[in-house]
Amino acid sequence: MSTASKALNNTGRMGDETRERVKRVASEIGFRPNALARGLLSKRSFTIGLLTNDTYGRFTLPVMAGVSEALVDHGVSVFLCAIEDDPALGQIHVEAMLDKQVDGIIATGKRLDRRLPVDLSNLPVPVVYAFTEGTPNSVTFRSDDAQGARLAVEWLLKIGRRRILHVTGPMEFFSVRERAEAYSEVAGDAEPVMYGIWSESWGHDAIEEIWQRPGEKPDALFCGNDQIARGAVDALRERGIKVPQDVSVIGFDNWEIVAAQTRPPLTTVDMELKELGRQAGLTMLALAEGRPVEPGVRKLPCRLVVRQSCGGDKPGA
Amino acid sequence: MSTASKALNNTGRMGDETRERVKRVASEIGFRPNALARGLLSKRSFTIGLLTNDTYGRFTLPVMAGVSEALVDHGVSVFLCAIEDDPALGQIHVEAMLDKQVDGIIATGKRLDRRLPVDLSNLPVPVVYAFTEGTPNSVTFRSDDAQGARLAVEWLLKIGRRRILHVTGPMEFFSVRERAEAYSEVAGDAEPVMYGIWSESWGHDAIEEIWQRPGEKPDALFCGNDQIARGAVDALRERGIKVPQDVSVIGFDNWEIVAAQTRPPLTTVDMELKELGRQAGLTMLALAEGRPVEPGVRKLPCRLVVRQSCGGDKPGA
DNA sequence: CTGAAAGCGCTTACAG
DNA sequence: CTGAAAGCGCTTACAG
Repeated sequence: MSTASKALNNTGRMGDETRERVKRVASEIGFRPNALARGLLSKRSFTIGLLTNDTYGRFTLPVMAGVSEALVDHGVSVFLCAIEDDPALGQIHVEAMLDKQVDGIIATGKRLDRRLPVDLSNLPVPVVYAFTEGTPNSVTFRSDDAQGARLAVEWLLKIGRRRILHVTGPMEFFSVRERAEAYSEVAGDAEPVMYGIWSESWGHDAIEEIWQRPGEKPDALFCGNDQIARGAVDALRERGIKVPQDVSVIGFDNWEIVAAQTRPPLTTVDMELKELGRQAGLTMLALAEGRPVEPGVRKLPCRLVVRQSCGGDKPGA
Repeated sequence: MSTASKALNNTGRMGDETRERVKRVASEIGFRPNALARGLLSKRSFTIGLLTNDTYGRFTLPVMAGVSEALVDHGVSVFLCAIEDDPALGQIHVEAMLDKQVDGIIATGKRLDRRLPVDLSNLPVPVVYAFTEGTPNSVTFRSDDAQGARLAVEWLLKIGRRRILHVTGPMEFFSVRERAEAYSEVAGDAEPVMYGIWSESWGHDAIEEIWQRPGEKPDALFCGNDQIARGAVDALRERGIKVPQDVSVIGFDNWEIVAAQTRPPLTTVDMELKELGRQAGLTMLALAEGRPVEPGVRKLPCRLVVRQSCGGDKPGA
């Protein structure tokens, strides 16, 4: 019994030949150790929980894919718990995960500046936050929205655009403010930022508004997300204004279903959520193994995805 | 020790007062039984696996939500494993789940007529299929696409449309053929079904084709999915044809991001994937508890979601 | 170098 | 009605 255990785990001392023989027989009979029993001893279940309030999955799926990809090689499986914005449901899921002795919990959401509706600050297991606001001394991963916005505006400047407008979502969103600031810095704040909602219709309305008011028209639009960008592109086309010849439009999110189906397909900023998930997963692993991890907020760079809505060339910088 | 166990599990015989006292103290010290230890004895881990090859999450997320909702009350947590179309990755995930002693596996995908790239037929745990093709004697849940198509066409007839065209996806899809057949039965097959691809651009092209060719124009379009419907609506608007006044358009899938953002918002058929997930979860539970479950394919009815792209009234039938 | 013993945190017969 | 004993499937000191 114990010899078998040591042979299979490559621990203890024994004859090479004995070890090999054990391994061979084990694989012949298809022996697979019971992870529950192992977990009982080792205090590690090789299981983590992913908690999210993003029902729609827009942000959670890429994060989940990254987490899973990072951990599958280490034999770690992940419980996905969608808790909506229901504190009671959140509590139930957290307790269920704790009962199952998860090695840690990754919290993720749909907004950088909102907490999940459940308190994760005094759990007996490590917690990592990804794309949701963490507690003061936690480890948090988020996208660098300012850098993403800079990427977009710099690209527009680089391809020769000079009158760049920023049409975006509600000012209450932290990421909206951050992107708007970066926009103003890079573009110069000739025109005030246009705040609205996260929908195609706002993109439409914004174009309406811009073309109705007097004054010079923009030659480029930096939109706060792909839906707004799509609405704007459609509205421009309906006015007979050519995208990208007359006006360049750039989005944010790289939400394939929106960005790729727009005519022309949107150049946009990708927040690299999968990479964010990968790093969160790796960090969780470190924590679970007791390795030290610096607390704090880590901003991950965004990436420009060039399609056809801006004109210009391949991405340069 | 054993008294405590029996008290908390409401098993064995003991004084009510003793039982209460144990429970009270347990909750005072915040005692929570270790699920790993319990699982070791009971042979149940209160854990199941959800296997999917639908990376995008279009179909998996609602199914997952339903599964989770059905099982959370029973203390069951779910491992989500996205395996793309990679057989090796699928194998790894299945083995990881088996090692962790899952009580069962639910397989889900993105097509009714495709298998996951991993063999689930000889597992030591029960398997339920949802929205993916199962093995011959398995339990499989799927949407009733014929009924969904009937719902759509009958609705168009009910609001007075007579020349209904069907623009849909690739004929290789089983669900495409099933919907097309139902369409032909209900609408009469005056016009041949137009097969294409699952994209907005095909919706565009179809309108182009229809309006270019001679002959009477349709007064209604039944589209194979919401993307095609959206493309068609956009193309009609660009031709100055009014939706729904001149032409009614109906989609399939009720993919919010597409259906709700179309102008006007799409009337469409919802496959009730969340309910499908719920039933798959409940069935899994029955199997895990050893209750008998009839093998076979269960078709779940679709539901018509009325928005504004058809005109007409509230849903009747 | 190998194997008997103890123990992880519970539950379930079985004596008392 | 209560508690000591055995055991779920492993791993880890510790004798031999």
